[in-house]
This record gives sequence, C-alpha cells and structure tokens, in this order.
Amino acid sequence: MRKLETKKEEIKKGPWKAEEDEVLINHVKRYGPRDWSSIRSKGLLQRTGKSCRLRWVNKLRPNLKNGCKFSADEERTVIELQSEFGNKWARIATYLPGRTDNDVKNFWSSRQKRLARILHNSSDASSSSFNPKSSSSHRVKGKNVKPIRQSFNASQGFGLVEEEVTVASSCSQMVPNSSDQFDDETLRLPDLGVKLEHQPFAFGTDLVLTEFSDSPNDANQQGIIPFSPESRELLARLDDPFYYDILGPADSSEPLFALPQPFFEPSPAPRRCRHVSKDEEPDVFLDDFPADMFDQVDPIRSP
DNA sequence: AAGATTAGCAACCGCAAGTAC
DNA sequence: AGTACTTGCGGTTGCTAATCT
Repeated sequence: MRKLETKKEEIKKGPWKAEEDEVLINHVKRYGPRDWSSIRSKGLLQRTGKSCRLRWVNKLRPNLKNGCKFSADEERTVIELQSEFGNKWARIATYLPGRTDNDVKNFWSSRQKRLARILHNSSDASSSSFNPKSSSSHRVKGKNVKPIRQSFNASQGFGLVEEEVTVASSCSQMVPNSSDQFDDETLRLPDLGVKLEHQPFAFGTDLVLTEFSDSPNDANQQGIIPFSPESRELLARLDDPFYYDILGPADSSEPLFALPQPFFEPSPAPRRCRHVSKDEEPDVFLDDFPADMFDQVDPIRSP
C-alpha cells in the first residue's frame, strides 16, 4: 500500500498556479483534506504532499481570512496567547477563526521586527536617556509613525499581573481605518510584572504619553518620561515571551481582556471558520463548499 | 525618477510524532 | 519490533509591493 515513490519525477516548487489550486481543491472535494501524497502519486500534481497540504491549509481552505489584516482583537489574542503558550502558532491559531498558524507566525514575526526597529532606533536616538524630541520618526511600512510611547498606568498599579508597557508603533496601520479606534487602546501584558518587579515604577499618577512633539518641553509638559536604563534594557529583550504592545494611551478602566475560546477543538478535524472578510477575494472554487462541509469529513479513502 | 528600505506574505525545509505495514 | 511513510509544526527564506530618500 505505502510504496516508496520510485518515479523520479521532477517536483515542482514555487508559487501555485490557479490550475494547480483547482486540482488540489477537486482532490479535497473528493477525498477530503487527506492523502496529500496521493496527489502526486496519481500524477495529478508535481507537488509534494507536504506542499499540497500547506497550500490547502494556508490558502485554499474555506473561510480563511486571506488578505485581511489582523484586527485589534486578534492582535491582542495573539499577544496574550504567545505570552502564555510561547511560539505555539498552531495552538494560538485555534483561537483565531480564519487564521492559520502561518498567519500568526508571520504576524508575530513582522511585529517583532517592527518593535525591534522601533526600540533600536529609540535607543539610538538617545544615549543616556530616552529623548522623544531627538527621536526621529520610525518608518513602518512606509509610514512615519510616532516614536516610542510608553504608558504606565499607576491607577492600575504596577503589580505583577497588570503591568503595562506600551510602545507606540504602527498598530493602527495594521487595521484599516483603525487609528481612531485603536490608538487609545492599551494592552495589558500579563506577567510582565515579573520582569519588572525589580524595577518598580513609583509614579504617582498616570503617565500616559501622547504624541511626541517638536517642542523641547513637551516631554515634561505631557508627562513624557525617559526610559530608565533598566526599562530600556527590558524593552530591548525582544526575545522575551512577553511582548510590549504598541498601542496608545492607557484606558485603565478596561479590564484585562478575556481570551477567546478556541473556536474548534484542536484536533485533526478540519477547522471551521465563522465568516469571511469582505476583503477576501471571492474564490469561485470555494463557492462550491458548504460552510461546514469539512466539519464532518468522512474518512473517504483514497483508492 | 531611481534606488533603498521595509513590511507582508507565500512557500520551503528540517524535525518530530503518529500510523500503517 | 522495526521500517517506511504521512502529517503537523516551527523556523527560515525569498519575493513583491509600498513607501521613503
């Protein structure tokens, strides 16, 4: 049954063509999302089983949010779950309908690079202490975004759980038309306090940074404080599982957001997504799939 | 206008675990 | 029990488009 492939066929790599997608979809329609290797052994495609599976999982599966940027909620979910699970992208993706592990991984990677750049530039901009004035704007995907913004919400305390460190970034840019909506959002990072416990911030009031301005005195006027060497070091530790979000001023009234439940059981069963973004291109192939078609995929055996 | 930089994305690779023979 | 094979996951790389200088 499981015979070693003796055919030394050329294995195709690189971007998929629409015809290949169609073949793959037809295969899945017929046999379900399985037996990937048989696609090649039958001569349907010159792709490896792994490649077929990946293509299906990441691009062709119904109800994927292809081309749709992560919403603020999704970002929060990823950040929270990453701090909890680490780089378990597949696991994290189970909490995000329509997102794949690859999506999550790419999102996180981009975010990490962006933050690294922002923090690096910020530390470059000031040798001894963070100086908002001297800090140049940071380009993020072609946009000038505001420099580091840190927010420490004293009213929430600097306990071990609900510590806040936010770093301005292009978050709003990641969500269409989100600047109004998300600039004022503050993410609380659980456990961050563990990292900070040796550096309690004894601020007597909320220190919420607003936009950096060119005025030399704006920093003080607006409550901008320099990063302490310790906190800068902390921020530089991008490898930490605890991440620093980049959202705007704190809204201390917001409770720690509740993690969503996984939208399906982490099992080999196909995932079910609830909706498809408007941004997503209609896929004529997938129109044939009932939304829940793969919920009860029968283990149809490939011949 | 052209080159450089950056973010986002798609896809590949290697490894590990699971399964069939 | 051992081997071959499949599947799934995480890391990495390369390409492209957008934007800036």
